[in-house]
Amino acid sequence: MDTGSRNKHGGEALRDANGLTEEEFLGSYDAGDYERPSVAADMVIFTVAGEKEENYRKLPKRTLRVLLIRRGGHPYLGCWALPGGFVRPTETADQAAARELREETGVDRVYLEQLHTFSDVGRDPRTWVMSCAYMALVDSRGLHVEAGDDADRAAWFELTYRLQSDSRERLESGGILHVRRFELKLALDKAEADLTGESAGETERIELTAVVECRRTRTRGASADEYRIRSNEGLAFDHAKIIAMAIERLRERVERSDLALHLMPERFTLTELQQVYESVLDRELLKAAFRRKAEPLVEKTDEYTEKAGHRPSRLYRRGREEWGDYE
Amino acid sequence: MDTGSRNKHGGEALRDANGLTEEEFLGSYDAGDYERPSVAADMVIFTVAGEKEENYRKLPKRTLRVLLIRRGGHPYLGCWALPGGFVRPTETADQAAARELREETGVDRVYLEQLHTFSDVGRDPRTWVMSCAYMALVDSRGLHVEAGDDADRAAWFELTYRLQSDSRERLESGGILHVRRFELKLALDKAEADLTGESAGETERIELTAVVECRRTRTRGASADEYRIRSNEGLAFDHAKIIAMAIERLRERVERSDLALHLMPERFTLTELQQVYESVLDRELLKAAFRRKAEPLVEKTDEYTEKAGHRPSRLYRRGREEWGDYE
DNA sequence: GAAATAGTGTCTGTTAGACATTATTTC
DNA sequence: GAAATAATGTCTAACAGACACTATTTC
Repeated sequence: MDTGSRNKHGGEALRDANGLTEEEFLGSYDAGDYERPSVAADMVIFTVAGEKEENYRKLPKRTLRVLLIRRGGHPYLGCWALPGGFVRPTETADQAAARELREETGVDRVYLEQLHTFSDVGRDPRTWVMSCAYMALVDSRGLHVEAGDDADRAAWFELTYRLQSDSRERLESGGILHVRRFELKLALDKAEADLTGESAGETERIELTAVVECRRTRTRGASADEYRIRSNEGLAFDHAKIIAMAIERLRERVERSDLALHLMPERFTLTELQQVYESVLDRELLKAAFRRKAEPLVEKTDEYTEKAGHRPSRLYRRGREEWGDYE
Repeated sequence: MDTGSRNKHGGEALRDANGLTEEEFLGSYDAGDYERPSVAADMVIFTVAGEKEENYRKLPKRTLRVLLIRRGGHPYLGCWALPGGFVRPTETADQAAARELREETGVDRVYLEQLHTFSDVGRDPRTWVMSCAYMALVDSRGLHVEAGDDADRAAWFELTYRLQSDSRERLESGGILHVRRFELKLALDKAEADLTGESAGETERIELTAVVECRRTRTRGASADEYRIRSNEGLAFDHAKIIAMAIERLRERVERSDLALHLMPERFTLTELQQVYESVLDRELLKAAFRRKAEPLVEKTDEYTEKAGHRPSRLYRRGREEWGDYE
């Protein structure tokens, strides 16, 4: 928006080494023959959804999900990819991301955060394309998926992301190389295909698996993290890497702030909120401790769940006066 | 590097809606006529340096500094800008950043982290340019500055970044708008101009001031942060915003990890380390608590400072077996 | 009354903040 | 011995982990 007022050092127009004023310079400026990349805004859209109620009176399980789109064209034809599209000259990357999100899911009012820009050489076999990746959180009822032009099908995949191995190695140079390998699994049950619009007969369950390696080098002065895809089945481009970084960011945010509230509907119980935390962090939390921590982030209502087969639970809403005091 | 193996679903070549295999498709692919942005890698290079010893036996003060380059051409002729350059098609943005850093400071082994990609429309008056911004930490002796082609002078500016106002407002829609305004000050004492190579007679002290506003909107479902430059004297482009985000990131990292060690030389005392923390965080810390927290991050040596006018101080080094256990 | 979840109480060990005290060196 | 910094000790309040216990509804 506001790119700041430029400082002209008073009224006199400054002249550069060629004797040009800024106006003259800009008038004669030639955008040049440097090669330029395309920049796409790709979105990792998270939600947490409950499976259909199981036995009798138990609570439904909740799982973290990500929206993927099956590619209908080359390259990676038939693979699954993150929704996204190219940034246009008249918009910011943020705006492009918001636009894509609206087009893809119809959802508008969500949490949106820029993640990282991916620029590996050759990451798109067509041409030079960078991806400015975003993470979005939508609440469990924003599931109306509308496939766009580049895709013939969109679906919410259940996600698990789990540490597979962890090793440290002393380098000759004196530093330490810390390698962690994560398994990323994305699963789609066709039973729930009603979410996607069509529901024709296809494979019962689609499972995509990738292994992403995070290599952290720390030597005397230098320090760098590098992500590598070690194996990848069914995910397009470097999207396994993008999804991996997105989950890591999400987990960080959920642990340190009240961000998880963006995954909740209008009214929810503390147990539901705890389930969301657990599904994002992929570990169990102690009830008492969780409630102590969560209570200051939410606002009590006087409503309760009903007819649940057990004691009713108080409903809460996001909010609190102090909303915004996270971090 | 490794963009992942593509899944071809067995030996048969898949054909798209036009009947093309992937190979045929890529052969005929036309990079297209979409307009593309240039992408620059811009660097916020931090260091902490001590001023010359003052009175008699006191310790020198340490201040956080940033490397800026005075622009020798339009636009923003005469203003100060972050070092940076365009990303080339044969390299990643990370590599471009490392290359620029090497060219600009000669330093190679440093901490480098991608910050954010800035893409405001019109942020560069010449043409469509996005900036993929990086933060780098160099230790206090990596001060050999070598100005590049686009610049006639580089210098380390002392930096302060301080909250100026903080207000919350209830929106009609029910959400909350939280506006924090920060004052960014960058100061260069010409007395220390020996750092910059030349040392001709110019103004004694250069001071750049900008005010950056962080607007955090949180409504029912949506949530977004937006940075705006409210005023700006002497900084080129939207670099005030980039620097502001860099300091905020740096402070976060310093508080939550051992990142500050990258700002330290080979050997240092705990008091020096504390000064670095204090200059980055812009607040004083209690000695006892600081030492408790810092000790597990560093490694004792048997060396001590000498002839300091007071009790000698033990020297430490970065390291520890567990290096890498931050976060 | 059985099953299931809701919600609270309490013990313990760790940690951060605050402040006080002792120890060493140089000039 | 004065000035300055180095280094450690201790009290307290807050908090997270762990576990146990009570409460309430539906079938």
